[in-house]
Amino acid sequence: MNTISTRGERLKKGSASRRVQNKLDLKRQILESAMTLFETHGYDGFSLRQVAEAIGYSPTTIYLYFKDKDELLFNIAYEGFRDFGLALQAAYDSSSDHHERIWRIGRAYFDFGMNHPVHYRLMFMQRGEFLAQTAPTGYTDFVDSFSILTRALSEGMDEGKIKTFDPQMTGGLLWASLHGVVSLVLTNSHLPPETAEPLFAWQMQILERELRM
Amino acid sequence: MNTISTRGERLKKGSASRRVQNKLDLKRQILESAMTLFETHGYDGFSLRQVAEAIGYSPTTIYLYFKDKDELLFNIAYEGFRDFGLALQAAYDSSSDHHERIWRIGRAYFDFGMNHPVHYRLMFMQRGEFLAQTAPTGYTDFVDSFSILTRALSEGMDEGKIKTFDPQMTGGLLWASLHGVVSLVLTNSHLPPETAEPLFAWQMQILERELRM
DNA sequence: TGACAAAATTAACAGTGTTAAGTAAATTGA
DNA sequence: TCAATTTACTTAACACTGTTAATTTTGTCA
Repeated sequence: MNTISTRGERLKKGSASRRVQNKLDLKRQILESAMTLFETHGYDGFSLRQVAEAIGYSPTTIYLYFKDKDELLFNIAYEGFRDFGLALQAAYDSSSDHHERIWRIGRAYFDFGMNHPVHYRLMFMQRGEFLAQTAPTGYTDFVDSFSILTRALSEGMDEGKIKTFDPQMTGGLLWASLHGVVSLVLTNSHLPPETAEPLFAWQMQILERELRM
Repeated sequence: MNTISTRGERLKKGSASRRVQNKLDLKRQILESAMTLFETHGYDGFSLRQVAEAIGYSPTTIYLYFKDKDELLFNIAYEGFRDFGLALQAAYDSSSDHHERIWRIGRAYFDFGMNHPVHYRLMFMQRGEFLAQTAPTGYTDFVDSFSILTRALSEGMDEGKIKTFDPQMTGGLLWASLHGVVSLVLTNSHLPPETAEPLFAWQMQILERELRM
């Protein structure tokens, strides 16, 4: 009976995990479909019923996987925060020179905004409060993008390569400067898109001068 | 009959203008009510039916005065653009020293954002494209706020008080820097509100250093 | 007063997020 | 293998939303 019970348990566990897997698959499918719909229709034109239509389920099915529309939106945003954090981390890792490092983080920030305007708008302009929200279930390895910035700064300060200021404050200054350029370009008023790059370069140059000892 | 026809015409004209006046009054009343509702409920929670309820008219009445919800929203935003433009113009007029002038424009920008966060969000974060739209009927004396900035800059450059750059570009830099600080503070993530003022001051100081000859 | 024009309303449509009740399918234990 | 039960999903409904067309009320003129 040892073998029987073992086989039974194995079956039990197997089907149970298959169940969970299916659930995760559909949850992922919803999220995936929601993201593409969100990217094409934008914040205002995004609806749950469209998502349901796209995946071939009834609208209420979504509620079995997400508490409400806002939680789904948050998960969409979170995918962005994840990629954003990874991009900034990669920039951090790509150099050991402190100034070059900060330059590359700035570049990664700018590029993310230019390449993912719809996501950027959601994350930092329309629903900026999402950034302060705790990670949804299933995401463990989130890198806080702001921390990458402040770490790069305080390390540079500790090693005497960067002028000493309050790292939080300095991080805020950098963040604000980059966000200003990106969001102004995305908002698209008065600023032709070809001025984005030189404006970014200028801003970075000014910041570098401010921070260099 | 001269007098009679004259009196008749006068009556006619009088009642006609009274009619127009009433129309304008109601339009203004709708806009006024819409603004307070918008300020309290925010962009997402703002609805035409609420406005109708507040002014004691049926929802469809609004459509006699505004083409659709978006036009009403634009008018709400436009009231903001007007006040914003006036504040910047006043800042411009308040000093003849070029650097002081730019400093005060920056201060006016910052203060507007801090004092009218809901309006600021609508104007520059949620519906930034409104800025490029032409003025609604009834508004003639609109001052383009961006022009005030570029004028202050190019005048300073012409008189040799400000380092010579492309005024449009320099205006963009200033605008972006200010917008970055204000919108980051409004978005409220990672940045405690009491850091707004020092962050603004730092940003302005950096810009001043960049522009001073 | 009666004809006409303007102003406002009612009714309706298509769409939204969301909840509660009901159905079908998969899984379990005997 | 078969009934019991949990899980997955759907249908129906509610309370909203913006918006249009048809209709009624109101005001103004001869």
